[in-house]
Amino acid sequence: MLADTIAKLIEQMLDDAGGALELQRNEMANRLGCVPSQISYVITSRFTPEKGYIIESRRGGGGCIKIVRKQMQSDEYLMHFFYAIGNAISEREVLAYLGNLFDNELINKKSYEIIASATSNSALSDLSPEARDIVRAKIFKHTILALMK
Amino acid sequence: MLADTIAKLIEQMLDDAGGALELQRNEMANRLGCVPSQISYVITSRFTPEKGYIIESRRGGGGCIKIVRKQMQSDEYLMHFFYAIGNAISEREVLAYLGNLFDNELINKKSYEIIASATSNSALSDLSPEARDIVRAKIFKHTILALMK
DNA sequence: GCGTGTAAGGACAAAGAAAGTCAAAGTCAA
DNA sequence: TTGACTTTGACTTTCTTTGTCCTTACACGC
Repeated sequence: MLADTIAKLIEQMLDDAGGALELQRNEMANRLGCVPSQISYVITSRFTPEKGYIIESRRGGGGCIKIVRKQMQSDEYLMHFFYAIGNAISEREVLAYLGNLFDNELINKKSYEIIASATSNSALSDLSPEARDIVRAKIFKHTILALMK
Repeated sequence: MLADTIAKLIEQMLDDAGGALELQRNEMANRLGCVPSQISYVITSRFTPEKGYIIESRRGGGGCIKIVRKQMQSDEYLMHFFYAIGNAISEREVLAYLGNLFDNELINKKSYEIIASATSNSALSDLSPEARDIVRAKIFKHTILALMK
């Protein structure tokens, strides 16, 4: 399958490059004889943060896509948290999780404060209480992934 | 890419000159073999006030462009940002602000990553684009306050 | 002083070069 | 046959490059 071929190729290139690489979408699509959005598809479906990849990109002339593979170790604990969070979470629950992370020295006080404020009811006060918990869950998950970078 | 080359050159010159420099647009364009407006483009797109630069210029004979890298006291600086943020802000603007904070060593890489993810479009993808910018502004403001704790 | 020419930089628009988004259609296995 | 995953292509957004015309400053001759 095309997607698999592309994914394998990227893995290979990551190996060769030692875990980080920049590629040009159009150029690669051209080389493989497929449409550019196929490359995007593979990246968004196979090289996700959950699977341990960080993706950055830039548009315009000379644009490119950067893929970085990150090591999983103490990150596994964070991953555990990540999966424990449902798709909605209250302010109180977030604080409980954060307290746990802090106690286990996985985050410092500053990170604690930042995440706590970003996910506070006060920060999300424009949203309805239900929407708030859903958005909060998503933000919290994203910050946990950021901790692993 | 041309723009990157020019930006790097200017950075370098700023370093050498200790944070402030005057350059001549035509002369520089000539030296680099590009059109003068390319220099303008780089300056307006990369050396913005948001990123912590002050730009002044003078036309006419012997005219020049002055670029100054500014630095401030931490809390004052953070407050400045806090007030600069309106009640809606794009992902790109947040990243520009954060880059500035990072460059001025007011936040570390980890804080940068956490705030960037908490305010990313990806984290706020459940909201409409308009709502996104409003909620993002609020979250960003809250995290900035958290930084001052 | 007062025009006028020349030497700057500014503003802006058009064209070009990437990547992103999204929806429709295809495939394939349970 | 339904649902998840793939493939494709049209359209959008972002960033870059180039060029043309506008504005400002100054110097020089009258």
